[in-house]
Amino acid sequence: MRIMRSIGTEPPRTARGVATRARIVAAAAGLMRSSGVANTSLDAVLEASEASKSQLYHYFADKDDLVLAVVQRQAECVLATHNAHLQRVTSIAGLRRWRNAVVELTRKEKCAGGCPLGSFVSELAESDGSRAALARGFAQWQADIVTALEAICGTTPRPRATLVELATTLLAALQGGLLLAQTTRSVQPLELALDLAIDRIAERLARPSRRASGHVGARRGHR
Amino acid sequence: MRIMRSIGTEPPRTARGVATRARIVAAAAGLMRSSGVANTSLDAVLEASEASKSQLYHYFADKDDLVLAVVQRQAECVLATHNAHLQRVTSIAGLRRWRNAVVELTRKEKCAGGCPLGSFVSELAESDGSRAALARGFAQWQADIVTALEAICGTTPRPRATLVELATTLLAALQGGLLLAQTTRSVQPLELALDLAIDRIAERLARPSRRASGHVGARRGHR
DNA sequence: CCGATTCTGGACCCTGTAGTCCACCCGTTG
DNA sequence: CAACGGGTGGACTACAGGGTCCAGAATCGG
Repeated sequence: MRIMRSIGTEPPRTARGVATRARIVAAAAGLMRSSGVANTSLDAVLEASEASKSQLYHYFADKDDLVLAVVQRQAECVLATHNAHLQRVTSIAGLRRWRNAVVELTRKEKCAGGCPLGSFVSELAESDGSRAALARGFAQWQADIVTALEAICGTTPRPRATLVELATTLLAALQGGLLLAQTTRSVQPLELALDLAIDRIAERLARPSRRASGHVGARRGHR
Repeated sequence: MRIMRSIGTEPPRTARGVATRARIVAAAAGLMRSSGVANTSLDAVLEASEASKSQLYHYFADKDDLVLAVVQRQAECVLATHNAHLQRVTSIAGLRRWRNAVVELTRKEKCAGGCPLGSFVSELAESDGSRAALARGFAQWQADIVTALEAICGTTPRPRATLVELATTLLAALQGGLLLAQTTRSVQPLELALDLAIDRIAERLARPSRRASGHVGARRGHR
């Protein structure tokens, strides 16, 4: 169902229009993050953003369309926040400072909410449009981490593939750590997971580049 | 709202009753896992389980109560599945076989659905009852991993705290890996994350027990 | 075999929600 | 200062979904 979307989402043509659209997306983002997408009614969004139905449907084709905008906004927010730290990272110590900032932020939020992007995954991963948006967000995030790792390498660059892998594991550790932190209401899993990933990064970037740390085979071997 | 729950959930008193209750929970679990809790209507559950409204409300106080039962069931299923592998693990190589099995299973599911337990977290973590159930599930899972690690240690036991930490990181890696696998529709993040955690376990359990692998301080130091 | 009890079928109600529609406001432009 | 078009307010509709109820079937205990 819902075959022809495409048109219907006119972008605002006025400063005021831009403002309302932004207000709506911001309010929706907040509510959806804390209550889940399906549990957030459009009426609630409208009340929180002090807008009206017609305004919402003036800028968005339907709820799915709004959700897409929310995901994109969340991605931008997360990337902006983390980049503020990551861009200044030039050493392992800097990476650990970033770790501490993440942990501290999570603790401040009392481990509620989880990752602003990650918490959307389970609810949206089966609908193609928003899943792609989430994937783009994570890809960009990963790219930002790679940049930080390159800065850490400094004068002795490493194969890009290695850095990409390390960035992936760091991102996975962050997501898994946040997920467990959210359910156990403790930052400890997050701390452990991030430390593990960062320790590995430190090992790999310290000594001359080698693929694996040397153990039994059967890696990457399946089927 | 909804202050007095407690009573209202009579357990079945007949073989037939047990069967229907189980059918309902199983159907609900399947639907909720693939479509999300909020997106699963009771009508859909009833159709899938070939039961009727009155049956559902005969065994469950309300939807929340059903969700709780689903979470518990999922926890049992996951633990049973993984324990079938984990209980036979007595070496790092065994742990890697488990890893391969997990990856293969994920690939077979085309990376959809995510973790049977983890995918409920974002939607339920803010409602106290089900969050506790999820936390119990993860705690048990962690305990099972610790048991496997103890088996790996064999004759030279390690401090339990270390094993618990390692189990936590392994679980975090699994969850984060599955989450990224689900969004990117690729098992690679899962492989990398699990390998990282297992490599670390191999390191720690191979050589005489040391706390950290020796790098700059500022670990576990906050506030 | 009979009464009591558990279980089942499905019609019904009511609230909440996505989405529509139209009349009106207001800034801009000529 | 008109008139045009983007922007706004909110009433209204249609319907899906949670939850209730009761009559009747299956089953159990004696």
